[in-house]
Parts: sequence; structure tokens; C-alpha cells
Amino acid sequence: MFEEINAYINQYTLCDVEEVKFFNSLLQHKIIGKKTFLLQEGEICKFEAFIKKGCIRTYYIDHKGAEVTLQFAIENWWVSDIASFHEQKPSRMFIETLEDCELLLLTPETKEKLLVQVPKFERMFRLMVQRNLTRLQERLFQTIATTAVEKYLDFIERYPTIPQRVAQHYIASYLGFSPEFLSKVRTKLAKK
Amino acid sequence: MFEEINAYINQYTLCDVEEVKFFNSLLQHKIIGKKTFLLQEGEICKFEAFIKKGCIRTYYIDHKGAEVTLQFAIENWWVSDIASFHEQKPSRMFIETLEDCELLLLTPETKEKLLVQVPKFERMFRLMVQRNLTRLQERLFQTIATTAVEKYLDFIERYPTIPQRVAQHYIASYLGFSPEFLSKVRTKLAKK
DNA sequence: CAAAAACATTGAACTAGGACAAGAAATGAA
DNA sequence: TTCATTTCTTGTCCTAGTTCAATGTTTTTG
Repeated sequence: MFEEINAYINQYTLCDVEEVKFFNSLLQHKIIGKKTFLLQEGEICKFEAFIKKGCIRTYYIDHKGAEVTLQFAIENWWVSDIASFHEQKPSRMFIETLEDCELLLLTPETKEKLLVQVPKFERMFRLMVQRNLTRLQERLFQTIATTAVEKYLDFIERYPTIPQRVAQHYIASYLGFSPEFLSKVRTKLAKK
Repeated sequence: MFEEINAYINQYTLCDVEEVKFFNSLLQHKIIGKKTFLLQEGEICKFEAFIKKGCIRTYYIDHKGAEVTLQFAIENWWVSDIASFHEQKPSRMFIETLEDCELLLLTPETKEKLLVQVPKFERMFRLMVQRNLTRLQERLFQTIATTAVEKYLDFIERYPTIPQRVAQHYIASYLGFSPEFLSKVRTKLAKK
């Protein structure tokens, strides 16, 4: 049940058996079907979810009604709206399963319990957020500085398994352009 | 000397006098003139700098030679290349003073010492990075989903003091468009 | 397995913003 | 206080990406 997540945390902190046991005891196991919302705009995010199985997408809706995908998360990733989760304030985003999923959840309460009992997890979460931040800085830079073709090529190189798992227009909404244009980019690349 | 930074950390954690003293003892005071690089691409970032006085900008240079500004930092903000600092690997970015500055610096060593001696600082740094991440998520969304006019209006509302302190073309490079176009946006807005 | 729904492709007309060039204004250094 | 440098503005032409609409394809569901 906990192999994947324990392997994950081991990348960040070395814990003894008791600590790992305690950590595992706090996790809530959840199975959920595809095309289901874990969070919708306006709700308060009650979870940080580790994905054991499946694929999840987080996105915003802009004032013209268009979706902007923030993240695709697959096995061994975490999903949450960090701001909403930590400050327990209404979220601006949607979190939706794209496939049937198997998740392990922390709640604000269990996370807090964990951090109080085993403070070394503070460091792990800090490092996780730091990586995330670094990645997002790169992505912002790319979004501003590169062309559609470059963005697409970088995406399929960086996340080679995602295109096989999610609809193409979701990828367009991640890269920041229209589905039609992504289609044109792809045919252009295919011709070469 | 330490009023500002101690007020800053008090927002995040309550420390007793001894802890604060220890924290302060680790900080290195630095005065540095304007138009000076604290970090250049390829170098390893040796600091996290708290700004007591002055204004600093961090930016990337893309493969066409154009600058993309990641952050303007002023009094009571921190600047660093987090990825380079923590992993002690070469940076992709430039950090440059725009005004004469007075800084308080942590190095990888002093930060580590602090975290070992006073682990509650782990939490503070985690929360700092989390806020940063949240803000960057919003900014990415905005970059993708809004027009130049909207971006500019949001910028001057969010950071009203920055336009008086930095050259306009830096703001353009933050917002992700050309200086000429920002100028046109501004004249258009002025006419209304 | 058929019908419906969701998704992808292609083309034509359009637009937000870019690139370039030239001049005006501000800042700064001696 | 002048000359040089940097910054800002304005105009013209150009292009990457959008929008809309039509058609084809794949997936889902009853």
C-alpha cells in the first residue's frame, strides 16, 4: 500500500521505521473514478494528494471562460492547491481526475500532526515546494521567451508519457495556445 | 541594524530573544552600489539576500538575447536563485542591483547552521517559498490568460512603487512584451 | 453495434503584439 | 552646461497565433 510514497519520501529525508509507520498511519486511502472533481473554484482545498495510480489535472478558468492548465500530475506526484490548503481559503482552481485514480491523502489536520510529531518533514515539504518553484520559474521564462514549436517540443521531451494519456487540447491549454494551433504545429513538425 | 529583518521573521515564527540573537549573528551585512551584479549566469549562488535598502532585479536572457525579468525586489524582500543556492549548481540567471543597496546575507553554510540549531526556521522558509510559489502560479496564469493592458494595469496596482523606481523597459521585460509596445499601451491608457 | 459526444484537423480571415527605424526626452558624467 | 548615453515615443510593416466554421476521426455509451 505504501511502497511508492515511502520510496518518495526517502528521496528527501531518511526516517526510521517508527516515523514512517506514523506517517503512513496518517494517510487516507481513496479510490476515485475518472472525470471527477477533487476541487472546484470557490471550495476550500482539504487535501494534499499523493497519486499512487492515475492522472490528474489542475487548471484555472479565465474571464473569457478558457481553461489554463497549471499541472498534469501522474504516479508519484502530489496535487493540491497549496494556498487554499494552508490558509483554508477559497480556491481559484479546479482539480479534476483524467483517469481512475488511487490516492493517498493528507488533510490540514493530519499534515499538521505530522509536522509537530516529526519535524524533519518540514524540511521535506520545503524542498518539495522549492523544486516546484524552480520548475515554475523555468516555465514562466519559457512561456514568455519561446515559440509554440519550442514549447511543444520541450513538453514532449520533458513529459514523454503525458501525450499518450491526456487529450491534446489539454496540452494546448497547458502550453498557453489554442487547440487548433497545436494541431497545426504538430502537422508542421510531422512533415519534416 | 536588524529591526526590519526581525520584524519580517516575526510574521512567520515567534522566536525567543536567544534565537533571534543567534539568527542575527549569522547575517552578513553588505553595502553595494547600483548597477552591480550579485550573480551572473554560470555562477553558483552563494547567498540569500534580505534587502534592507535598495532595489534589485533578477532576470534571464533568452536565446535571442532578450531579457526576461523574473522579479523586482525592494525593501523587506528576499532575493536569491533558490535552485542554484540549494544545490550549489550553476545558475541560469542574473541578479543585479538597480539602486545602491544595503543587504543582509545568509550563505549556504549559515543557513544550514540556522536550520540545525533552530529548526523552527524550516517552517518559516517553507512558508516563504509557498507564498512565492502561489504568487508565481497566479503570474503564469495571468501571463497566459490576459492582454497586455490587463497585465500592465495589474502590475501598477500590485506594485505601485516600482514604476517610480525602475526603468520602463524593465517593466516590459517583466510583463513579457517589448518596450515599444508597453509605451503604446501607456499612451493608449493615458488618452482615456 | 449504432448513435452521440468529444476530439482533432484544415483553411481562411483577422488581430495582438513584435521588429525596425528615427527622433525626442531625460539622465548622467566631466 | 555641454556632450554622450540611456530611455521613451511614434509610425510602418510584419508575423505568430487566434477565431470561426466546416469536416473528419475517435471514444463513449445505451
